[in-house]
Amino acid sequence: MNISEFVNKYGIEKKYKQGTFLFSQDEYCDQIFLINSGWLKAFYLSKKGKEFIKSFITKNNFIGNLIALHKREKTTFNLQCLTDCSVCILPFSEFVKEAELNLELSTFLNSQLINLAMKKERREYEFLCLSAEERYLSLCRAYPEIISKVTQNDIAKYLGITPVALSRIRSRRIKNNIN
Amino acid sequence: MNISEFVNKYGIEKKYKQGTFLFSQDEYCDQIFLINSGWLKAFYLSKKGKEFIKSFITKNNFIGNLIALHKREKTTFNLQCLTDCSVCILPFSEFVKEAELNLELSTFLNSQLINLAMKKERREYEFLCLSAEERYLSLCRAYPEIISKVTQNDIAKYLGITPVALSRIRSRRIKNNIN
DNA sequence: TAGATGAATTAACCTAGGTTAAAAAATGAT
DNA sequence: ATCATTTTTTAACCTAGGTTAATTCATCTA
Repeated sequence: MNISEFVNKYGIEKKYKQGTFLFSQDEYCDQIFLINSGWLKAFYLSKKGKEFIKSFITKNNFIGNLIALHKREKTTFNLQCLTDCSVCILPFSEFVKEAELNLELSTFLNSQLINLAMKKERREYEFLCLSAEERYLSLCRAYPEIISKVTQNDIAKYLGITPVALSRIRSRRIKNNIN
Repeated sequence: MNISEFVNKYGIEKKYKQGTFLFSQDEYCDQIFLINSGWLKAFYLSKKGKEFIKSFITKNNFIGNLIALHKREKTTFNLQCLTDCSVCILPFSEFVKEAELNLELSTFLNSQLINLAMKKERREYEFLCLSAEERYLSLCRAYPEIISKVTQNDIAKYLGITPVALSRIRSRRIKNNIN
């Protein structure tokens, strides 16, 4: 069995309206979502209600909460539609079961996990080594679609700063003609 | 073939003195290192010579540069012994080749990658949502051995702050009796 | 034990970014 | 086009952490 056969066998297509939560913090969720169209955000919510955006997700990407999936714990973040979305829902436990019996599926899982780990290492690098302004520039260069699709509010929450701080960074750059 | 058979077949034991680099930024390195004993640090070096510590590595952990391994590019960070170390060196390309033929090895690789991804997500969470002081406390709780083994200098560089700032955080806490 | 080297602390000063609130601009719905 | 709502900008003030340099403390070696 390969991944498209798995998707055909187990996948359930579903459409969600903008604003809908695919899952919320502290729920159990054994599902992986393969995005067909639309944009979503994954975000942590602090006890004081402050939002911190972990990632933006779009077409052809998988998303699920690793800890919830792997350790059968509650999810640590929220997944919400920024636009209307079309999604394919897959059962993770079935996937793991199949992957443990099937080399092709297992190899596919490996490639996805390597990509995930590399993405997260890149983000670690940016938080560790770059200033907020440098992180903003890096995002502009690497993912210009995100900058155009997503509100500045949400971009700030992704960069780890306030919307006010991002606005200041932008106006500083415009003033100095370095865009 | 399982992982210990692979290690027996391909692994090369090697000892390194404190201070030795297992690899340096901008070299090619196709090897994974399985640490038998000792402590190491993985760190980025900026153009201005500033050091940013990505992680501390110890006994029974694997370490290698994912991008260098997976995309055959130059390494993005340095790996240096903090103490004398005993290490088992493994060839990554052989490992991937075997894992693509062997379900047990592939499943093992999956489990390692899931752990790596979860670790990196946790670090992303801490940079995104926590203050420097909270990150320090979290490290004290989660890895007290690191706090005792590693200089404050290096702990600061791991937390993403200067040694001066870490010293201030500590003295603030001692003054307020909140240790 | 003395001297030397490296690690940690402290102080003074500076800057990026946080907070709050108000104003301006953009977007949407009627 | 108009009003309401949301997003972005601006301003004033505050705090955490950066920078530099001097001082104290610890560790190591001869």
